[in-house]
Amino acid sequence: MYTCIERKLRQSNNRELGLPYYEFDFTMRRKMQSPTSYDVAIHAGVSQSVVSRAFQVDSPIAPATRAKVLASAKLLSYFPNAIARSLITKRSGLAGLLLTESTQRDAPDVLFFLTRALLRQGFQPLLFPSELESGGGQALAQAMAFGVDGVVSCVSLSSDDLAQAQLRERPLVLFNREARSPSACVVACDHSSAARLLASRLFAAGHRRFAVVRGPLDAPVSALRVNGFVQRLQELGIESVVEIEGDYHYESGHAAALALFAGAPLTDPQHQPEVVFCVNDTMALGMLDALRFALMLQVPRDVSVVGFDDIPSGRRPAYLLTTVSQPFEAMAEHAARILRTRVDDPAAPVQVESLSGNLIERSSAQLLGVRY
Amino acid sequence: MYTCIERKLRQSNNRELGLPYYEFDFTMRRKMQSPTSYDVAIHAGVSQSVVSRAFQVDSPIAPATRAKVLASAKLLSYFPNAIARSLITKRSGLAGLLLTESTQRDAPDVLFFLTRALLRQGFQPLLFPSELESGGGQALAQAMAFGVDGVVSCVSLSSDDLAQAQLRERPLVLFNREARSPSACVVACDHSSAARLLASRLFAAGHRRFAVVRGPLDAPVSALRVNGFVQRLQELGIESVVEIEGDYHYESGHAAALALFAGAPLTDPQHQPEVVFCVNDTMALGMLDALRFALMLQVPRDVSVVGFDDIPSGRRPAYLLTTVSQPFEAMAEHAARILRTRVDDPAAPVQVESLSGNLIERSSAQLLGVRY
DNA sequence: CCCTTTGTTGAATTTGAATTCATCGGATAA
DNA sequence: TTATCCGATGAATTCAAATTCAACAAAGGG
Repeated sequence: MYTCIERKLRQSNNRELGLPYYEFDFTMRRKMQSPTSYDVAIHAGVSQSVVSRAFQVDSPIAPATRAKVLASAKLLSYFPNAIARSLITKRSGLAGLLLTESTQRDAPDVLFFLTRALLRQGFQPLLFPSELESGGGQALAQAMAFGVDGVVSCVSLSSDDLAQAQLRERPLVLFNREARSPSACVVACDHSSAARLLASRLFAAGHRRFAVVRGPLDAPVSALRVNGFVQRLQELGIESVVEIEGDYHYESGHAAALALFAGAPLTDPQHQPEVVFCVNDTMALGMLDALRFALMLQVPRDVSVVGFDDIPSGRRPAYLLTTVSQPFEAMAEHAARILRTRVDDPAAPVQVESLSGNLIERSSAQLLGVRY
Repeated sequence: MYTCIERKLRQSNNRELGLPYYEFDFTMRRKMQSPTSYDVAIHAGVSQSVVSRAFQVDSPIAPATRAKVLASAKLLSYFPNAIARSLITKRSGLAGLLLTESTQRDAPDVLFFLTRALLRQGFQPLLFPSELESGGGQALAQAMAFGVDGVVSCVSLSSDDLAQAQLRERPLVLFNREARSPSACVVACDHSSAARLLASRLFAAGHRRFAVVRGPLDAPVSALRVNGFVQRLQELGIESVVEIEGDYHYESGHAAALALFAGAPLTDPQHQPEVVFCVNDTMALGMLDALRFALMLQVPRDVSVVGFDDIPSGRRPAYLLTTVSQPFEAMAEHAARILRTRVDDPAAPVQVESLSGNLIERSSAQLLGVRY
């Protein structure tokens, strides 16, 4: 009996330089490192297998034995080692969360809701921020090496990267990014439709001269919003829309305002835009401040400004920005649920969810059809 | 020769239901699961030990052998399994990051800078958000079970919790929280001194009637700021300071303004505060908006408002809030560096760093000594 | 020419928990 | 009373990589 444990004893002896194990008290041992299931087994007078079983539901173990083991475990402040467990179960309980720095800075809510949703689905979120949008492949490989059960990516991934994940049978959900592969699950806001709605409403309100402050040219989300907006306007008969490239930051919204209006402020109003659509709120706030405090224009009397994202600052009396809110909380819940489903059943069907954005009407834009 | 590998071969045979291993091609194997060091060993014609050595610096291996192994590894898209590695090395490369929801929501920069700093120190950040400030102990135990190398906590921890961490030899750094144990490393902003400085400057500018909008009574950070502010004023001869309790949110700042000024607006100015110190910026913004848009007061002509934190919205022309900025970036770098030091050398001395906040003078407060 | 030294390599062992399989004991049925 | 069956238990094995230690080769010195 206890052959296995005796082996352990000998090992411990070696480790402790010749101290007979039975004289070795647990307080001392605990000081050096975490107790193992073997320690608990010895203390409870059972085998290691039983300790393992005591910590799982639906395992063949007598209730009395389980109670005894759990008591010993508590006494020794034992906690099953998740690393050792996941080595054999192939489940780590970890979910990789791929992020760009800009997601983190500009939309902290995304991270907040995603971590909460993942946690609720029983995943511990492991962060892989990459400085650039292009660092996704590297981050994904890293995540795989850490043995994550699945990945939620807020970073664009190449189809090669997606193939890698599939090869390793690691479910992956793209969050607000384009699928470059038919086998990828996606949860996204329908940027294009929301931008189209915005265009329709602004047109209906009587506006005819439009400008757009877009994001970097390689940013897919910016492209979706701009294209939806511009295409809808074209359908409505507006052939030219001024486009200015920004970088998503406050300063570039400010600069865009100067570029649009500083040339001849109010002298040639027929050639100035009546509406500026900034593809994110941060730039819209820069735009508003520049219009009001640098160019001394009245918003929305002289010019209307609309944004996208519904960041908290835009809600405040100082701005009251008309914008589109992305349903991040619902999107996060969807993403986490899809991940859980596919982790539990890798054969589950690929899901692509598109949630529509909500138009938030505040007072930075004339939307009522009445001008002047 | 290759006894060990032959054993593996037999295992694989069993796994693959009788297929002779040498007929088994790697493409197929990869499809099923990640390749292991044994697979690479066979492909490169070496033993598993050599594969292991090829992936480490300073290990006895001939350069030619390493090149050969690395080539095979690349071909099979092999990546060492971090879980198996950490089981034996007792190093996971993971750092636990304990957060409250309020930290995440109100100061997303903290998370941003901390993750970046940890990453730079070679830690992958594993998130443990707890809903409440009191959930720290549970989160810490979880982190231990996941085998983190160390922990940075933005959550208050009891001395029992700290003792647990120490027992397990897991270094822990408290971020902006009080040390409940002399053995705990701490990196914090010196809230008290910054608040004292603020009080001094406001007094010097001629202000004599002060109000404070504090956080919840059990919030240690709020207490530090309020006490520093009030104590300094008492030293200067101001015996009574109106205190209102808030909950750190925008709305409670708004409500506090109404409570302070709505009673008899401008009718009895001698009993209205000249300065309101909100212990965080979010409430200060609520205060400002209420004063300007609900109570129609001029800031800073009628009343000065100061905050604490220097959140981005406060910097914008619409607010220009005078406040104290916490050096989160530097604090995060310090915390990560301390963690790295102590993980590498558990005997390293306990470090307690207190970084001073910076007074940011903008135009929401009269600080120049000239009134009216 | 032999012995030592240095640098590589591989077999076996280690890590901690889960799992497989054989076994044991008690209970029920024949 | 004996055969059978069932739940509970323990020994051994497993996971994937790191590490220990012994063996070996080539090179250098005596």
